[in-house]
Amino acid sequence: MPRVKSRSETVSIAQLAKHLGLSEGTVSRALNNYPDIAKKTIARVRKAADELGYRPSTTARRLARGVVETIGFVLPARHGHQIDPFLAEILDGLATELALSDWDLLVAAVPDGHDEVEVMDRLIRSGKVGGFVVARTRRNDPRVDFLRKSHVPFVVQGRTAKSDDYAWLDIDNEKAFIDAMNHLVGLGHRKIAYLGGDPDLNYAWQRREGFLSAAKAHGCDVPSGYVFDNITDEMAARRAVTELLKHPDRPTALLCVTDAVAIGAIHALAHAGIEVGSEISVIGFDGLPMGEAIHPGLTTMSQASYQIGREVGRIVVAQANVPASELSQILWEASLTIRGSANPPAQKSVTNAKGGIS
Amino acid sequence: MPRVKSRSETVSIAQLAKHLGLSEGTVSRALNNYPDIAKKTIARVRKAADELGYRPSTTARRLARGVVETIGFVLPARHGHQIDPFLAEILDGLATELALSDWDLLVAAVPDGHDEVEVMDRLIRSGKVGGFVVARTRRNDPRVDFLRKSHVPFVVQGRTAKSDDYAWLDIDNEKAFIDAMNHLVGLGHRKIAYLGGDPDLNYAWQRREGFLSAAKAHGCDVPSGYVFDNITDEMAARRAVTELLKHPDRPTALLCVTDAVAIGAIHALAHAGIEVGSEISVIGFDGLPMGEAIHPGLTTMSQASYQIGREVGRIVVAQANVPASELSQILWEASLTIRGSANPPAQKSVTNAKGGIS
DNA sequence: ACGCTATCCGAAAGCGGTTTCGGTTGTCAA
DNA sequence: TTGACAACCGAAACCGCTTTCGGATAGCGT
Repeated sequence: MPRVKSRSETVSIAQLAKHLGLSEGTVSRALNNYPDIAKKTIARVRKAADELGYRPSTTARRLARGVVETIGFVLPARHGHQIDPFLAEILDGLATELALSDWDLLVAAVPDGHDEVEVMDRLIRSGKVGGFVVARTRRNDPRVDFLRKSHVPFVVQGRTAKSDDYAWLDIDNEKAFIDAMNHLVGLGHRKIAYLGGDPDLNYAWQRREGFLSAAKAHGCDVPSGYVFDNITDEMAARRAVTELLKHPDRPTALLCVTDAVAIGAIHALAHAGIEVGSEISVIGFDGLPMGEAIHPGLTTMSQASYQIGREVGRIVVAQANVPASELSQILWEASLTIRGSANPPAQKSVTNAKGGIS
Repeated sequence: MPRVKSRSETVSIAQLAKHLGLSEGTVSRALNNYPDIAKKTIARVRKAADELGYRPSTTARRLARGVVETIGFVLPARHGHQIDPFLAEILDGLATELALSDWDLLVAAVPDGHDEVEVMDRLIRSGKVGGFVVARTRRNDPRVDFLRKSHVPFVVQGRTAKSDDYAWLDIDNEKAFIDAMNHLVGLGHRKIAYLGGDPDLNYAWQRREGFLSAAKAHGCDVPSGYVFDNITDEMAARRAVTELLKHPDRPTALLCVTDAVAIGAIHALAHAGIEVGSEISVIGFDGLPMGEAIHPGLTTMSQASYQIGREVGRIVVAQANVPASELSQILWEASLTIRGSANPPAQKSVTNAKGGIS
């Protein structure tokens, strides 16, 4: 265990103090704006400090103060093989916001054979982080349960089934899918199928709820074979579309749990020679830039991932600064972005031509 | 500045030592496998340590040892609005690899009005990181210049124009594009256009070099209007395609600097009613999962971003552990993934039917 | 029984800051 | 003048762990 320190390179408070002819304590208090230091001393210290390029060692400061201005973010174990673009944006926003408050962002992965809670526990016990942000919540999420018991501040992007006693920021997924349904029904659709995700993930659950309750409210029939779960990749989306096309009562619209699923569905439809946006309408959720690029453009419910990241960062820092503060529980709305993939259904005649008698 | 410490929660080495009836020093040495501690003492200490759930405070340990096992990664200032999926994968791999060596990953953003070097400088001076990974290198990159002067270990994903004196891992972009050209020429193409990126970014430069040198080697004509630069988003790709379609000598193939550009081009072509893969072939670079989903599938040069992240992580840690070690300079090859978007050009007759006299 | 190595462990000095607690000054009213 | 009270600053303890150094103990040969 060699000492690798390059202590020469960096200015310590001791050097600064000697340089100024002051004691270390005074210099420290000056830099931290203690009221009992003369204004001009403060100024003098400040000046010397940035002339010498002094930056207090965060390590030492942490040890002395006992606070760690770092929030942890554990990357979800990669079930698939690619990181979700939504997460990447959140991270970006989070890092940006934290930078403004001089907090750091520690990103951790979960090595094989370990689990997320274990990783989080180590991060806390070893004092590497002083707070957490968790995303991609399951309806019933061990990470949240763990953090509830631990005493570090944390904010959840999303919610769990029981979410009254911690801070979170979520998109109103249920309302978003009701809105999407309203839009489809407003366009004249009645036969709407749903391509859902893993219902353990709370957002997928909520979205399905939104779909189902809206269908009920509008009196839309949801025949068996109209609702799919666990559509998590392109291939699954294709299979689902294939089945739907064989359905005796073929839907005129598809509501999809994410843009990725919607895009998969669109490709599958195109592949089957179905014209998207006229023969069948498709709506997604996320607002990925990708949706703008494909043809037809994807009508979707957009959420501002980057902003979500920023807001979550703001909240977690606020909570760390005022530990006993009220818990923020914030619900944001997704907004409908209309592009070419959802339009009124084909005229009755066409519909009749298929199943029709009259 | 209140003390927010939850010092009660966490076991310190003092408590552990008292519990064992040993001195702190002995406990420390036992846990760090010093040879001068009796084997059974070590065992006893170990046992007690994880019974009590003791985790040494990284802060204190860092202060004492003078080393910071954290590597920094500065997110490129977001010129666009979305984070590059390639970066996200690298981060994932990096985090995974670092976790194996018990290193941490600190992700920092660049606040408005600051620049990347400034952020890196602060991270180093304040002792928050002990090494860096930089990605998305420009041909002539101030970050690399800065790190060269600073004395922290760092590894560059990519290279700069002058790259002999630091550690890097790069894809052989030039060779990749030569390979892609060989593939196209092998299929029978002679009229190949190039949709390039920002030539300040070294990979874009290298890829264009590869294209140009291969074109020359094969004796392919590259008429003016065949080479585009600064295609950085879908819109630009569309505009370029539009121009190419009006070109008096319309190309039979498009080589694109990235998959994103290729996908943009494909959509533009589809939109113009051109059948991709028969009328015009398209090749991309990256191997994004997206390329598999579109129709036709995108023929592309794949790079294993996640693996790149891991390897870069391995290198930077190795370098931090053995500061004077040889610099790793590693070149990986991209591999050709053949899908539907590149095929032999339309038969001569068709070609002739257009511009032909005979 | 004695001295002499090995073996093992305790004491103590850091690491670079922060923060409490007093002790000096200078000022001003009595 | 003198005393009291601010206003400022220095001394020193501490945060939790590491590491050097030397002392105590035990085992061994003689």
